[in-house]
Amino acid sequence: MSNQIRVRIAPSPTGPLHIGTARTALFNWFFARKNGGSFILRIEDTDLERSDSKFEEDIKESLQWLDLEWDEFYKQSDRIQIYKKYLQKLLDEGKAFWCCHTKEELKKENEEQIKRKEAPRHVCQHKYGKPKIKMTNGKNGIIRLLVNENSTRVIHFDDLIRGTIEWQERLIGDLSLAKSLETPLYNFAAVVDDYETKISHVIRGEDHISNTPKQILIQEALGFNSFQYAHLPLILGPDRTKLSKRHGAESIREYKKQGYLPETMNNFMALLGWRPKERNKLEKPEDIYFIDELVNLFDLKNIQKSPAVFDVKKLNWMNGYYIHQLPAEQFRAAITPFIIKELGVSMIKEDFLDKIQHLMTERIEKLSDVRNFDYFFREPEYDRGLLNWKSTPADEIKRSLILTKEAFEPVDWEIFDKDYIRRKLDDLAKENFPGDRGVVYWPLRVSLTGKEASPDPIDILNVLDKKTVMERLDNALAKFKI
RNA sequence: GCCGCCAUCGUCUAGCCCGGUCUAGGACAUCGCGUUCUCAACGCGGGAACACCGGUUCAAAUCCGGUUGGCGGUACCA
Repeated sequence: MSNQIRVRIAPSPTGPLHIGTARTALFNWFFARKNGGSFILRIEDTDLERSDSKFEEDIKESLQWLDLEWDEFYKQSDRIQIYKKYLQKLLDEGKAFWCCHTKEELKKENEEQIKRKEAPRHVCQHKYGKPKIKMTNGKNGIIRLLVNENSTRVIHFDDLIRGTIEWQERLIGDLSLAKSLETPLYNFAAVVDDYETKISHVIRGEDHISNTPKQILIQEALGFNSFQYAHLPLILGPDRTKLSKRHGAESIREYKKQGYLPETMNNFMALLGWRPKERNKLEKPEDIYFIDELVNLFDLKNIQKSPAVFDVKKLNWMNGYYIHQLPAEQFRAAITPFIIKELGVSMIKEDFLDKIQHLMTERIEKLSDVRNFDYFFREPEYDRGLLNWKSTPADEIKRSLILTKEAFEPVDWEIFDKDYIRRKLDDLAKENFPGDRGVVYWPLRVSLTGKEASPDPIDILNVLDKKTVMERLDNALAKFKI
């Protein structure tokens, strides 16, 4: 089964799952699912200092939240013996060697090269013979790959997105492989794992292009066949630099926390640097693609080469769309934690949620925006002045409120008829405040919501009970007493 | 500095491979109009881009070269 498609996502657990890593995961997942291959999760925790298992958990949870299930799981810290074996082999064959230059020496070499306008690289003298300094199992040095600094070879590889990429071998220098036999470094561990786990395609961020020639050299030294490469364009912030914390949210968990839906994230991330050849089904807005469509339409060939700026406005629009489309059951499940958190309300009746669902979803972009709908759950607080409608005098506003209240007195809320109520209110306005229904509707809306912006007051009357409505009108009236 | 990658509306992009069908299409955003008690939703409409300079050609957004610009890498991080 050597033709089997096998791809991987290899995050290091040094922080929560980054949006860029998630997008790389998504594309790998698309590629695997589309081609009947396997999607592998590999935790790259060779840097013990910076790695933390709590981030490993976050990565897994975030991936699961996005519904990107992996087929196999590996963790580099479990595989030290495997790397050690290959490291020893390279050492025995004389393809790798111990370098015991100090960091200061390396830094000095580097600075001098820059001064001479040369490419910075470490050309280690220790490869020409045993280092003079005695070492006890690498404590004083690191293992490097022997690379010909005078080579005229041009290393090239075919990138599935960018075509042929070329690199001068002599510019690479004796690259580092491991700090010791038990502590491999990134490039080495990645090559060994990709080979051992039979990865067919390495699909990763553009920031890895410069690692590729190094990894090719390591593969050759080890006698491995190379892989297919595809380097994805980076995601940039609004200032066109690599997306990071100072641009706001950068991890999947933060987007989840703010009330973005996983389907929004997947749809949006998919369109960052890629676009399906075919349009979606006509019933949906342009750019809305369901996950299955994305998988079917996915093709490495039409991935963009240039980086993409992350546009939160479009993300918000898309999330609003998905929230609006949520079936009642899913909406209840999604919104409830946000109501509890944002409004401190814990007793939420399901049928009540169903009634206000579309009232809210039409004006929500993120689930956390429910904080603007407190009036559905409790008495609103507002200033008297908000009841004013244009230049209508205060006593007219008061009269409008009284008339409205009187109009509601005989109404049986059990058989609430929106058309009937609207007619009643319209008539009331026509009789008492001809030419401007706002004198009736505005104060009523404010009494009910305490907000300048809200859904149609009739719709709100429809979901509140009569007692609550009357109380809120009384509260509004009370503001005129002083 | 060095190496590499890239370059269409403010943003994501279609078109580029196989030059004419492109007075460059769509989406988000923006502006205006309609609806309207407010907001939203919805409907209609407007403005908005081929980085620059050369070359090839009857013809270039599309092909070639250069310039400029952006981004990434340049670790005993991944």
